[in-house]
Amino acid sequence: MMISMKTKYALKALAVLAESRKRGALQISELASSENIPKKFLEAILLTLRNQGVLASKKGPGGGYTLAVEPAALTIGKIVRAFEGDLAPVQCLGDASPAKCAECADMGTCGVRLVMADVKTAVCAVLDRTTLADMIERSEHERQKSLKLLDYAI
Amino acid sequence: MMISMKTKYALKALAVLAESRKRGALQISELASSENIPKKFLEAILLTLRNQGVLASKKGPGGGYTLAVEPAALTIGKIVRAFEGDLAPVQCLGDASPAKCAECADMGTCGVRLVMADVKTAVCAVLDRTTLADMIERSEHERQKSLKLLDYAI
DNA sequence: CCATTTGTCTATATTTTCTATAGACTATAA
DNA sequence: TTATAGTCTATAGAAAATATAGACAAATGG
Repeated sequence: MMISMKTKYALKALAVLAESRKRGALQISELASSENIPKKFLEAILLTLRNQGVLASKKGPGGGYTLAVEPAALTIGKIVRAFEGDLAPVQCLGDASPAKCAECADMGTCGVRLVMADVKTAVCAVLDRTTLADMIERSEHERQKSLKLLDYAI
Repeated sequence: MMISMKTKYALKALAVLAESRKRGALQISELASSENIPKKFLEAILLTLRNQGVLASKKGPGGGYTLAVEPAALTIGKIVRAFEGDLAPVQCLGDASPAKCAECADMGTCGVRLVMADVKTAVCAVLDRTTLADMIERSEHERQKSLKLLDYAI
């Protein structure tokens, strides 16, 4: 039930892009080194996000990537789905056809499917109500908290 | 974000064991053929469940597996964790040490971690409030519904 | 005790997925 | 026209999931 490195790297890169979007485009290599992501790997990740309409890119000197949507309008669900597919815990809850588990005799009455449908609903609820802006805000909030703690210590 | 075949097979086998527990032990081969599970693979799965205290086994003629706990006292969460580990979407939310993602600079303020903590909470909530008995009941409920539909059709 | 049945355990094969890299190609700016 | 930076296809390498083989141990009934 883990998310892949691709998803994790994507979220981290998008957070950086969101925070620096006033300052114009960021290049793959800048993002890669600032977040410790293998450059060639990140390349493929950013390309996926671009093809999903999440990022815009510009080639040549001074080029790079910029967010194509407002951080407050971009859900974490959209990003995660770009790499993990529909968030189905079992095949028979997916959008793809045939959306059926090969080994299952009767999808309609399968108990596993019924329970996992609840899991999928719960996961989607969290990811679809949380935006990139929310994620960044929460991260910033934690940073402030730890700074305050440091103040008190001194 | 899919569950493994092991988990799926385990849930199916446990449902059969729960429903036939008045009639005594079931053998691996019976379970394997009734649920279309490779016998040797199921063997390993049942062994895991036995070591978790979920199943009891008996060797020799007339032997086999029986549930060691009441279906209403056995949560789906316990079963899923036996095969998927703690349900952490990212390493840094796991119980294992070091519970830290190798590539992450600051776990305390990581936005990905904060969001995924919500996901983990949501998944655990569903799986820990649902028991094997619930799962079977819901499955039975669906069966009744489809029987009624058949009645109306005739 | 013997023979048969059934679970236990260790090792390994097979397949698939994830992670990462290589290198040729295209567009842009100065 | 040269250097820069993204695009695209292919593939290598590592890890995990799925599945199987075979020797072993315990129980049962005669």
